[in-house]
Amino acid sequence: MDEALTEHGAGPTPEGTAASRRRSDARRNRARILRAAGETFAADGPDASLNEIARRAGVGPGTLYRHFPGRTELLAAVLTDRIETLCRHAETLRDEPDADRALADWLSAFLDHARNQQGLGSALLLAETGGLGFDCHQRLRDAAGAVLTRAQRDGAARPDLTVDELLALVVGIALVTARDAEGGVRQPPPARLLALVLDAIRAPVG
Amino acid sequence: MDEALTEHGAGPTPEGTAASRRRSDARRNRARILRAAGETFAADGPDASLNEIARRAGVGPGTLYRHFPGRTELLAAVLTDRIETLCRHAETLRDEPDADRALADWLSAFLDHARNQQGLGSALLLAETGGLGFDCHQRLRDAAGAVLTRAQRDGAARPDLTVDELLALVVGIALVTARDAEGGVRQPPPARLLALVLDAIRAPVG
DNA sequence: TGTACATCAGTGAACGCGCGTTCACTGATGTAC
DNA sequence: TGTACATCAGTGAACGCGCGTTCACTGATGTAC
Repeated sequence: MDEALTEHGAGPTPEGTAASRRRSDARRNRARILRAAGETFAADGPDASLNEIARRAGVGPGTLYRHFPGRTELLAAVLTDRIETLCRHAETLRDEPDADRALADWLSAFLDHARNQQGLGSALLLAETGGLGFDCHQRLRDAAGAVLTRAQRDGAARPDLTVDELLALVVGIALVTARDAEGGVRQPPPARLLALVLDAIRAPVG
Repeated sequence: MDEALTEHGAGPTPEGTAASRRRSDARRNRARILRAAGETFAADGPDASLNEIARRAGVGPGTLYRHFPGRTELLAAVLTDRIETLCRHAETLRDEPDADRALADWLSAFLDHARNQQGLGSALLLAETGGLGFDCHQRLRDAAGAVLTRAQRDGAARPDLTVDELLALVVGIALVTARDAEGGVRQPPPARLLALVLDAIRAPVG
């Protein structure tokens, strides 16, 4: 995982193409910015200061803008990596014989992911990326759809549940449990809330 | 309802005391500011510009600060009113013979409330108000607790569910469905998500 | 392998902006007579 | 009821701040020879 955070660009791309045609310092800085952005978005939310991200990455603000035209593109770049991981996870789970277990497993991973991205869930995960040539939301939706459909076929999830409803419920948990010690009230453990939602998912249609 | 938005202050207080000792223009402006704050927070979230609120209220920024020392106090004042309404609603529901219906009814009202306040749920509803002499969160918790406890006594809600879990689930729905047309993806209808969560609440403990 | 140079990337001061907040001043209000 | 005045409230220009963003300049890199 974390391929997009390495210096080699988009993973499967063989050396000698687009990614490696870039100068080495450019690759290094791009990686640094992505790492800093991941940390800063996680800590401060999707409205985190871009200057602060540049500072953390140890580069000038101009360098950040050279790599990413704006906040949306930076967010998308950070998320792409995590979303790919989730998609691969979903594929792996096709080998899990227990459909209910597979569903619970994937949702738990998704929840962790959404929590670490904080508002990113609503800011981008669930929003169009606007012609970036890569629709994060759709990829995630497909992955979740595969897991859910199988669970429904095996009777492990109520048939009237849609992917969007499923994702919305879990993102809701992520949002409400994000920033735990923000100076506010301690929220219940995310795993417990997910367990409750899972009971709803398994419930027979009334 | 909306007592705090009128010019008479804290409702039950008889005329001739604290509230009415204030000058009439002060009472009028306080009411205007609260109204504008309610609208602006609902539209822009809890980080809305205080200057913008003053502008909408048709007063100078200084006037806003004369009435409310800071954002927290303004948020608290806006919420106090809505929370009182919810508490009264909870009391009314003691006359509802069907405990399950009462629970669903109150949660639905709470969801509407939390959705209209957007991030307020996490920003303040669920956070300490920090020595304002009025703990919004605790009042809400008590109201929800009354409704839930009765539902549990009547077998309409699983006994292992805590108030905090219940509120967290519903606030999660509020957060994920807030700002529907933010340029993002259309979320499932809040009522449907609440219905799903209600199924979880009714589910027997596994 | 060594060097010269074109180009690509990084730098960071600077700009304009809107924010939160203050404060010297003006004006409205309500009271005392 | 009418008026004079003390006080309470409102005003809005102004300040400092950090933000997003730009751009003229400097420097690092990789290539051609």
